[in-house]
Amino acid sequence: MDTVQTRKGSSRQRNGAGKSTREFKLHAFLPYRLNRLAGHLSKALSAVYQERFDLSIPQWRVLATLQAEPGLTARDLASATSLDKVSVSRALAGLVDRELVQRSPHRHDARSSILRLSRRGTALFRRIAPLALAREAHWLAPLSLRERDQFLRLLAKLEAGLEIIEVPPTQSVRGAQGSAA
Amino acid sequence: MDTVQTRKGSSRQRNGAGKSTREFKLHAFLPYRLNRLAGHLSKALSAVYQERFDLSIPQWRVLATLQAEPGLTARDLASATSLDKVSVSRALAGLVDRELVQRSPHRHDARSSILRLSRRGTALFRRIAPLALAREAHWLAPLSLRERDQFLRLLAKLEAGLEIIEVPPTQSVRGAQGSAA
DNA sequence: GCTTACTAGTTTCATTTGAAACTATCTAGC
DNA sequence: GCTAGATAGTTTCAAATGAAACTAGTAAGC
Repeated sequence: MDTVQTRKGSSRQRNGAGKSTREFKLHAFLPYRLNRLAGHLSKALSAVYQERFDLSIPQWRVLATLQAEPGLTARDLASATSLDKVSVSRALAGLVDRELVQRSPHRHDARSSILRLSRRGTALFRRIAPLALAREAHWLAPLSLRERDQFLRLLAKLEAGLEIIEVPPTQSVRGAQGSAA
Repeated sequence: MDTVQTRKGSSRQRNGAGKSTREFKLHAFLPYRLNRLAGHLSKALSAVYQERFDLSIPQWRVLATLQAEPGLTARDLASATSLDKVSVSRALAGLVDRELVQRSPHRHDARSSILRLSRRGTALFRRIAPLALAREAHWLAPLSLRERDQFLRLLAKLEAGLEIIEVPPTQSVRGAQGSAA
């Protein structure tokens, strides 16, 4: 665990018991870098969603998920979108209000609803998706095709390590991960 | 493997001018993935900072930055930490209050202060940094050393493309980027 | 030296967020 | 079928956030 140390510089400080804090640089610290990068991307994207389509990011995630997998419940959506159930509830409230999403009763459970995009919701999604993909392509542009593959592969490895696991939750996947709570 | 589909209909949609929206999958969408990954990391880290040291993430960033570059002003800190000036102001308020950071008057500008870690601040930082680095190492563990280098290199390329640019702002770098405002 | 425009940092306010409480329903044990 | 505990989804509340207003000081033109 401590073996890793990408230490390059020779200057280091002693630290308690012989464990040397390599010169700590925030700008080289992975969580910081990822956070900043992710922040930039979502800020840019959410500007598009918001200004042009009046959707929040949670709403966008719900829309995209329902588009790919119609008939989910709110609970399914929470796990599929990595949002907590409160955010899903709120996102849905807005979407249903604008008639982009339809609720229909769940056959076996009166607490839940089955959710689908309405025709309008689908149409809206079809307008947004190409823009989102274009942005993504734009951000990936600095990388060659090979590099892109590499990057995405490595990203997947990191995700796997965190047990985020790329599981497009296929309906039945139940108590897999304790959601955001 | 095959596209997970509850309902099998037309498997592909045309879209406007022959550009076919590839089946959009949120879980394959870069901004989503990065966001989720970054979210996990900062959540885990901030738990450590918060519970064990009573520091927010902005405070941690400020601490780390001042440790590496004593004598910055609040403005410098904002650009070095990718925080907006409000966050920096608040973070500093807390740190100064707890006497982890010292303010001293700026020689040429009475509006600013020169900021440094106090002895206590430095001591605190030295306790946290190894934990933060250990966590980072832990997260990177799924990658081989080579893969790590690759990943970080590719990350840097993406950052460069966004004009985030890895500039550990060396004191003098002034109007480089217009801060968050 | 005054007036005008600008910048550093703080405060205010409205929005976003998520944890905890709550309501309604479901399931299991009896 | 009735109770006890779990779960789906909503509401409530308090904390975090950031934009805009504000305060205090600087810089430049005259």
